[in-house]
Amino acid sequence: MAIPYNRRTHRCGELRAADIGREVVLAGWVNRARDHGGITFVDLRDHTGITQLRFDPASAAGPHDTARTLHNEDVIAATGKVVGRGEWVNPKLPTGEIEVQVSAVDVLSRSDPLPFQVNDDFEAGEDLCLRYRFLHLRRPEMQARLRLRHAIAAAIRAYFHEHGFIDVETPFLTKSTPEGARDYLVPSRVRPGTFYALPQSPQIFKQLLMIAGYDRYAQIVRCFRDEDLRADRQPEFTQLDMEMAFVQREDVMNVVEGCVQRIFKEALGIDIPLPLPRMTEHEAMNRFGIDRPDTRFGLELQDVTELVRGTEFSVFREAIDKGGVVKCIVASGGDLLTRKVTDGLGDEILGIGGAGLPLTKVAQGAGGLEFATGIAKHIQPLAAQLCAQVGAKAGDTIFFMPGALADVCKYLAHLRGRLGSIMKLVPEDKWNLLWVIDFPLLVWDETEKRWFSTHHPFTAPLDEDIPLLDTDPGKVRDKAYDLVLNGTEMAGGSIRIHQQAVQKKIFGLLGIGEQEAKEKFEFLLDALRFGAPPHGGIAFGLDRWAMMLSKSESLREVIAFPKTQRAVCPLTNAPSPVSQAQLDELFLSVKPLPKK
RNA sequence: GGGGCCGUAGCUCAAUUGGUUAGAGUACCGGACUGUCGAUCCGGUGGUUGCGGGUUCGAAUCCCGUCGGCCUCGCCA
Repeated sequence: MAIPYNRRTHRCGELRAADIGREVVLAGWVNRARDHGGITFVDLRDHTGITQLRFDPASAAGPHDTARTLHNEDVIAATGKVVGRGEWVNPKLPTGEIEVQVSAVDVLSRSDPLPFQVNDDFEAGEDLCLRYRFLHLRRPEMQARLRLRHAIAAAIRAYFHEHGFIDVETPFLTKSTPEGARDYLVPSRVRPGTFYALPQSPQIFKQLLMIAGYDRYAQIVRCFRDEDLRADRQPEFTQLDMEMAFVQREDVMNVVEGCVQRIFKEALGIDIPLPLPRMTEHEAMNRFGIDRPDTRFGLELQDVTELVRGTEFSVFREAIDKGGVVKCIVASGGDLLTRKVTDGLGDEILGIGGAGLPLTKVAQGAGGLEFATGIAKHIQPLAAQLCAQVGAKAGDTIFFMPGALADVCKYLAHLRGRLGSIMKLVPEDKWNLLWVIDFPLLVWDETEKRWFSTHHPFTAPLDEDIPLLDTDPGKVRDKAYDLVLNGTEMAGGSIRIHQQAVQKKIFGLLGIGEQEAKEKFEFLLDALRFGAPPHGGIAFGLDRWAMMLSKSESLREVIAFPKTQRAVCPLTNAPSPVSQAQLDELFLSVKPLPKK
């Protein structure tokens, strides 16, 4: 008599003491079997948990014989009665008060010996985990991550549906865009020699939808970028892409905040108070040296340029003479900031392009606070005044950074992050969300001697700054907004330009001539000519949300079938060569690899 | 493209820093055991130390190259 595995009465994590006496049907994977010669126990696992099955030779000889043959990851169905465990309760399991006294068992599928164990904590090599991803995904941690990811996606879909947004699908086979990341290309068979590009984002399509009168659009959509991978970067990734018409910046931010609140509530059960804090890009750079500050801890940057302006110390002197600044971070690191540690930090600064990390320690001298080590001898006369200004006490370490403002910010932002973790100042249970707004619309590139968009060329300037486009373009702020969570950029968007005149002016500043603009963005420019409503939107990195909310180290942990650093899928072995026939059909030939 | 770390049994790791026959846990195979829950106990199979070259009396260990994985800089509007 076959066990009706399609009529499971419970999942493996569900049974409790209240169920004692019930006849149940369970099915799942053998997590572990313990054969005592007589009585045999089998831990049966599914995604909800584990239930102990009890096979007693006295009451059910046949099932007991079967149980003795079971191995890890065999798939079985069993039926029996839920019984109490008496004195043998296992407090480690939610189902530990009961077990199932098995009366019949079917082996639905046997497992070969495993390349790695599903039921233990040893993390197999990552390539092996990806090669046998279906096994790795059986593990409870992976189950939890993918289910959390689903909860986030489900919250997003429900929220936008309830707020009147519609999901419109945009093409994957689309046009290569000249700027931005490298495109993934797909050859056309019917127009040999031409190529589609997979979209880096549906940016232009969603703007066209606004112009087409679909005033609230939201889509969870795959995007593709052929660039080198990182722990937080995959060649294909998923965005929540959203756009609204007839809105100002506040409207978009309000809708997004509501969505964020919903995500935290439904995925983690956490209440996020609204509205979220806002900070201008200027303030963020000033205080944290970065436009996506982690506000969970202090160690803010302090400007001491004026105070050290008169110093003879050549390292500071030269920076200031070149129009740069001197900023510092005061760290009450105590014994954590040993010579070895600070030397290491200095090496890191060198590694990211800095010239070094001048520092000193504050000590209590006879006549007040004085500088002890490092660059002490160069700036000793400033000790009292400097310590007073930056709030340094005896025992503190002051890290200085002289140079051009942008460089100083870069190095001190890096340092701040490292100090935060070395000094264990980062509270792991906090979720610090904030908006960063008022970015510069344009940044000057000294190497290419031209302006670049901070975000993209369709980002609208602040209305009050539009006159500055003619006089001082670098001062123009934009209507962009980035959502930052614990120092990570989680979403970014803007109000878009909906007026031809402004768009033309921006293209002019970017050095994009009329001819070039027409070639690259003709369809968007066309659309702007035929009645474009004011509009704006945002894109969330869904993978990154899942990674952050599950506190994962890597994007690969929240993607079911991710790729390795060389963009290979070890499971399917993609990418792989194709047949000559396939190439012929596309009129493609493959060049031989260059010899070394 | 640059820099760094890593690669030893199916898996996770060790090997006294160049020295005898490369070990342990786990998995797997055989045996014992009626209350385990990382079961226990006894026995066993399992190794091209990623691959190729070099140095050496002797290489898992040192050197060069190469392949793969991870981290990172560049790159990612």
